[in-house]
Amino acid sequence: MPELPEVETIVRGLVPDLVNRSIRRISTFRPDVLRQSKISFSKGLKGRTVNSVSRRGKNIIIDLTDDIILVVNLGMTGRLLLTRPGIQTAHIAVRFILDKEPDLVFDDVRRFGSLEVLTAKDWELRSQKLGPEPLSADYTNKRLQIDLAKSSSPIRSWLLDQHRLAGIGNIYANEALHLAGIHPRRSARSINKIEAKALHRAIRTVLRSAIRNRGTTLRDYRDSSGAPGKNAAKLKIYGRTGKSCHYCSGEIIRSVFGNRPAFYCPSCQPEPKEKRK
DNA sequence: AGTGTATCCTGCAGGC
DNA sequence: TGCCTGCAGGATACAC
Repeated sequence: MPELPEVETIVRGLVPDLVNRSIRRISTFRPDVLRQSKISFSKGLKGRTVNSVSRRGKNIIIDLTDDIILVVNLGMTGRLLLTRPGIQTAHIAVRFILDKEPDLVFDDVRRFGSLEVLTAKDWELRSQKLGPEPLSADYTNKRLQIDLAKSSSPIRSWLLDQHRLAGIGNIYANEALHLAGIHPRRSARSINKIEAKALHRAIRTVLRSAIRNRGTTLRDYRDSSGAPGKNAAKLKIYGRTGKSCHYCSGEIIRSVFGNRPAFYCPSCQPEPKEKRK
């Protein structure tokens, strides 16, 4: 569910209530979301204080004292919520009791999300394996162009691969390709310099705009206070099968590959010419 | 090496 | 009404 803009929104919401808080106690109701034993998870966190909360790709990074890092990946339906009165928490997997209210809760219906305690060093190694941050100042269209040239995979699959570029999921991959006028099945290396530049710009435009709208709520996504995002109404291609394209009024097509649906406008995003394989 | 497929899990929408 | 099938913002273990 949550992609870069949703995770960014959650992180910004967590900062004021988590920084300088210390973890008193942890209740684990669904140990299968932990990437280690309940014991070592609790032991790693208990008594430690939060230095900072940040984002890397789709991961929430909670930096604690003694060089300990809690890495949260929300999967499809995960939520990280500050439990103020009235908040909906139907599927609590883990509750963190802090030295001051509110508590922090990890809630996840499908439990594809994960929580993991790492040393700062191990997190550093992990982080190095992720691709660049698409919104960072030093992520240039040249870099995108060079990286695309190395791969024959379909561009939509390329964009979803967190080891190539961090933070993009199926919604924003489809939105960016539509905005850039590139068909989702085009091979990455078939994308020329001009197109790479358009795609670079489209990725950044789509992500920034979604952050401004506090993320896309199709069904499950909520920010740290339990509020939905406002970006769903702004989507121009994702999930709009059979509807008309915002740019040309052509009919939007849905096509599945890589086990995920792709959405595109056949006239704005022409079929790949080259028949590879 | 690099790519595509199947799988984890639950809830909900739509068809019959 | 109710059962059944398909589908979902992700990540990863496999097979080829």
